[in-house]
Amino acid sequence: MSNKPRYQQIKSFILDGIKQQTYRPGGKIPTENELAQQFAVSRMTVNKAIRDLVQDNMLVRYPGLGTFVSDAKAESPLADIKNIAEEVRQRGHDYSCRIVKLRETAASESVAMQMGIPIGTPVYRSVIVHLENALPIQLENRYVIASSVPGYLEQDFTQHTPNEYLSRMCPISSIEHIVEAVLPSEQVQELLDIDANTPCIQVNRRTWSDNRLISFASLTHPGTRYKLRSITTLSSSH
Amino acid sequence: MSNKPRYQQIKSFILDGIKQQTYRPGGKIPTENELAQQFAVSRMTVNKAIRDLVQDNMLVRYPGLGTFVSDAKAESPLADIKNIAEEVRQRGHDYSCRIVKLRETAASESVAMQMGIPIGTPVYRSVIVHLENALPIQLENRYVIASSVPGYLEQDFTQHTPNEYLSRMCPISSIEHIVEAVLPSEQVQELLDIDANTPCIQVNRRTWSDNRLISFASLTHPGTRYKLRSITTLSSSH
DNA sequence: TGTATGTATATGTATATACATTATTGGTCG
DNA sequence: CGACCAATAATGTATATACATATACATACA
Repeated sequence: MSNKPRYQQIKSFILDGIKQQTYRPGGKIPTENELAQQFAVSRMTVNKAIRDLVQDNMLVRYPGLGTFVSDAKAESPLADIKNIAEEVRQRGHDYSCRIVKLRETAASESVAMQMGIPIGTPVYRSVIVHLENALPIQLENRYVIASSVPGYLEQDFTQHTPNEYLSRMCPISSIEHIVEAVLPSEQVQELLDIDANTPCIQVNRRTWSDNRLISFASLTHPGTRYKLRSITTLSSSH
Repeated sequence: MSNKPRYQQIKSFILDGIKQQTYRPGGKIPTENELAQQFAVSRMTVNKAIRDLVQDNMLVRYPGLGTFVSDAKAESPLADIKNIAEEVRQRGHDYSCRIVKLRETAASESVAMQMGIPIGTPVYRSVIVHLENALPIQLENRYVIASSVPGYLEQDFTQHTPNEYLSRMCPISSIEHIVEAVLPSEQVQELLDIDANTPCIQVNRRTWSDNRLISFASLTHPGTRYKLRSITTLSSSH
């Protein structure tokens, strides 16, 4: 069957070593020659594997010295809105949430289109209002592919946010954000306790794990109460 | 001197071609063999250059077909609003802009606070409306530290956007975005040709170069006409 | 006419080899 | 003892070559 190319195997070997803490951040991994011998491949093949990982920021190399595991630093832009519970608590405020809806359903046409799945596919849907000091700050309307996350409905989302749970279950490989400004529908007005003229930021977020779409979430914030902040520090070169 | 390695030269050649629009998004670039011949190097050297660019998401390859320029939105989070002129043109639409204000002034209290400078510091202020097919899509209200960018007022911003100019003059090291939803003031309503009930996304952006704050810009988009899109791909492959 | 097959093209992976560059280390000589 | 130099170790770049794989296109055959 699909025998992965050898340089991929070597990448996996190194990544495993990092994950298992065999190779620790800042620590040295074997030299190209050692790995070449271990795997019985040419040095160039090992070089390819390591080059890839360097470009992915997993490793750092110093000529004459060796190859070292990067000090991880997560780097995720828009991480600020990743865990709203944490963020609220960091402000020293009280976090709580109200679960409005949590059940299995079949993908409607619009949901199916957004998620790129056939209409009628089983999905889990959760609607949650997040509160800061008992004041609503975010409405989370989420759809999750049922087959990808079987245990979703059994979670206690007052303890851990859906996002937290999903991140733990399926390591996220890619995130898309589409930000728009909207006026709240009647239902949203009620849930967020705002009036019809309060502009809202709506963040539509799709997350992929291992290149499969896992979840589509629409996060609505009253514009007057909540601001998105992201700082990007550019790494590179010229 | 520092003769760059040849594969770097080839990377630059391709990147230039993309920047100059010689190679367009979706378009094909020369094959490995052609480039190898042009540069009088082995195919493997070209391969290395192209592999790098593929990993940087600049190119896509299909075996048997060729190598193509990605149409992917330049990765950099919120890059979408980096060069609005380019973005509009890439949609195949007509870009134009109207310069509402362009002059030197002294930092007011609120501006000074935003920028962390003493009140009264000389700053340049520009107010520009960006149009797509003659329809206003963004109002740019910008303050620039005068001493850092002396030539600012002399620029012809109908040719190059302020952001473009600033990026060229002082390489940007860090960007902060704060996104909020607002309802437009009367003046904004007029400039963007929208009514009082159109919610707007307002992006407040501060940019640093070499750890010195260079510019503060407030970008207002009608929420119904303009959406911010950002895709974040977390490296880790596996 | 439609299908199968082959061929040219282009990328994907792997190897052996060579030499350059950078940092460490140890040793020699003044 | 210290300064310089050589050897060594490790990565960085470049090449020629080989074979594998995927696609498109043309050609031959039923």
